[in-house]
Amino acid sequence: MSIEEILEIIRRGTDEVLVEADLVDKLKEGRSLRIKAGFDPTAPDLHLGHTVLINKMRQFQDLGHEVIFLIGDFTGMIGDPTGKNLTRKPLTREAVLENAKSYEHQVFKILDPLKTTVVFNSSWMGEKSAADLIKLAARQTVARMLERDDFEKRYKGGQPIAIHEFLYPLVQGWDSVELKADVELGGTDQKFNLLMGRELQKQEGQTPQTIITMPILEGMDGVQKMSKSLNNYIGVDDSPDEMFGKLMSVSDELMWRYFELLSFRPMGEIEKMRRQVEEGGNPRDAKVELAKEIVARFHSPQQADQAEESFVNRFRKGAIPDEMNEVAVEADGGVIAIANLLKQAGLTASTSDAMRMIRQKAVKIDGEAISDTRLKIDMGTTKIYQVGKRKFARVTVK
RNA sequence: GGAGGGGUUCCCGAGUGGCCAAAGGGGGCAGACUGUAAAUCUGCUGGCUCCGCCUUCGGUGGUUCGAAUCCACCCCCCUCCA
Repeated sequence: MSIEEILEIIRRGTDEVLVEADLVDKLKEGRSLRIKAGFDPTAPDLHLGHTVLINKMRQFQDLGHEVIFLIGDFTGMIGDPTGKNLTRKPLTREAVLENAKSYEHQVFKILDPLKTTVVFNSSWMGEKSAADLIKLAARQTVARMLERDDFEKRYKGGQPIAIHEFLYPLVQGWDSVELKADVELGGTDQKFNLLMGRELQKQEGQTPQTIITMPILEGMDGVQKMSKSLNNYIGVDDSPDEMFGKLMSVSDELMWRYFELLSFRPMGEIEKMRRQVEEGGNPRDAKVELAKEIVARFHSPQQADQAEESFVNRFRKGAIPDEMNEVAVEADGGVIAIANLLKQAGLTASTSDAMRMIRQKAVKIDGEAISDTRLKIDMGTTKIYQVGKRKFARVTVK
């Protein structure tokens, strides 16, 4: 493969590659490069947004390089400086190891375990004394720190910034020194931290790492970043049906972005599909291809096919799915109020919510819409309850 | 340490004694229309044993028939000064 071909793979989907010329030099050396990427030590619940970065790591592995999966258990005490969690409680050793295991379980659906080295930054940061930390802190000025986008924004916007938050970029940068990283990958929001690594490496006489930033993937709404708290995420542990359905519900525009960042298809193939759609093809068909590829990656090709089939049945034909949660609820005195049943079955957030749903004609029992908010369900019955388009449960009243 | 400003329901942001579960917007959810797309229209958006009741407006304690609104103390944030 020529350098240019390699670069094309590396560039795909990236936001920035700094400095590309340096990267070319490193590639020309012909050795296996050390590719660093850091992750929080908190319990991972990875979604497709995270996999944008992991996919890039995978591409490096495929190109023969060594991926260093850094778990930031030391930086975790600081908390990612977003202003939300000013200080995090340090996790216990056991919790960190457990989370690391959980990471491996999820991440190795994409990465090659044989080409991945897992490290913890507490293993070198934990050795440092207070004096060492002060020396590290002396390497940057407050003015420089305030250049960081979110610090600046908070500072100007009158939001609090705790002093220890300044340590986060410094420690992350120092990790690159310890690891002698050739390349560090991160989200665009990490740019400042990644650059800090370059500076510290330079100060230590190392060749500064090349930094590659990956865009933050938009969530299903297509606007805000994908995140669990915004509830616009597609989790890597989502069931095949759920994952398939969520992918089908993204907008046509967003679909192409997902193709670029989440699919492993060559860009040429994706461009071809895009042209077909522009010439009148149904975007839905392209979306199906995307959904199948992703479900196959995190589950299996068979499950992807099944998910497609049940999707078609459910939504194109309006059928009730074959598989759904089985729930049992307790009747009180022979009957149970419908609102209570829906809440207990997890179909609505509260009985008030259940009432609202019924009033809005969003509740169906065995396919029949109901309107009576005071409906009582008899003990000993088993029916299929549906709230909205996608929430189903088979509920038995005991 | 001093002076000033501010903490309201998921978010922003009105409200300065009863008409306040709290305007408006955003977001979200649901219905119609669809390709579970976009756009659009409509409704809902604290909880409950739901035509009624209960709990919310940084915290605690007061005043009052009645407080998110008044008073006292406390906590937290911001700005300026030192």
